[in-house]
Amino acid sequence: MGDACHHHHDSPPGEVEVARALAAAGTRLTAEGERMTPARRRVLALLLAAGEPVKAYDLIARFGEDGQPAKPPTVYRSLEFLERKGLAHRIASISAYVACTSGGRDHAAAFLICDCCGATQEVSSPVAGDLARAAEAVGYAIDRTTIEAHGRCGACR
Amino acid sequence: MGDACHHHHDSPPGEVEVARALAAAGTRLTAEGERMTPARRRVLALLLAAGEPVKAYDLIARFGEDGQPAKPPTVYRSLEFLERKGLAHRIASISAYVACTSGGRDHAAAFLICDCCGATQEVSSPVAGDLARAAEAVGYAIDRTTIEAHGRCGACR
DNA sequence: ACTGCAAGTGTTATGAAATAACATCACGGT
DNA sequence: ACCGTGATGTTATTTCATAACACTTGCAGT
Repeated sequence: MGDACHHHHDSPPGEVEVARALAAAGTRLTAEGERMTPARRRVLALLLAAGEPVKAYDLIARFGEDGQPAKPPTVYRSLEFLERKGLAHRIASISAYVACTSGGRDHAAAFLICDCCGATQEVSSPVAGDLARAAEAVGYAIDRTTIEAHGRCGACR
Repeated sequence: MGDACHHHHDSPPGEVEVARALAAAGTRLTAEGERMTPARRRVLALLLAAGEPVKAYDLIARFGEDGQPAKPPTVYRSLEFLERKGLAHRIASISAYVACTSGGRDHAAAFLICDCCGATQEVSSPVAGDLARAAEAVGYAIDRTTIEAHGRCGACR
């Protein structure tokens, strides 16, 4: 998030959408034999409500409904779980985390990140397949790919 | 670098190659009106000699020829410069830095990273163009893209 | 129901990565 | 020689992430 900017940007999802997404996630996890525990639900709720990438220590600070922060491992463990389950992504280039917006499981995601306002957009990876094929040619077997494109969003341009 | 592995892996470049690459970098920088200072040269030399991604604090520890470590800002500033000039890359997903092996300036790089032995291979990005075009369609103007594919290299498979 | 394991949490502490802020130095242009 | 810019030196701090260990909880097997 370079210089400040003062454009109009999308508003985050409302409580209803968050609740819906949360319920859907819970259902799916249960179906997979995983547990949607309070800590995990809370972290996912914060990510969903933010609608943009959030720093881990912001999640930690906002964790308690009453303003009590969580201990770091609580949040990091939940993040790791959510990421493993495809419900959230880590954006390494800015050390932040975001709820997955491409409902699909197991997708290779790519992110467009605005360096001006910090907004990000998740796009279904246009290229992970090509890359995996190119890698194969050099002897690599690819598990997972992170694609992070930095630039400026429509509003900030 | 997950579990240890005991395969054969490529050896790092020898002193001659390092010296050559260093000289070439110096020449190019001078031509561009930039200065190849001792700190920058030293950091680049360490990256070249390693031939694989190196953590910033390893560079800091190895900085002095005599074993004296550098102060963090010394190394971070050099890294930032080298990256800006296309001589090195930061690999965000593992918080490490590597010398650029695709001599070309200003290229969009992609990395294949072995989670077993830590080796990486830089490949000319097969896809940055596609991605930039896809981004354009959503209103984003892309400056710079990081693509990091994790998996296992030929030797570790 | 008892038992025993695996997964999840709580807690304390520490490690690792990166930057802020400010003083000082080196170099090129005029 | 003077001055401005870019590079360094130095101290301290902030930010990000994990190690280690004790304790709990849900549940499968008997």
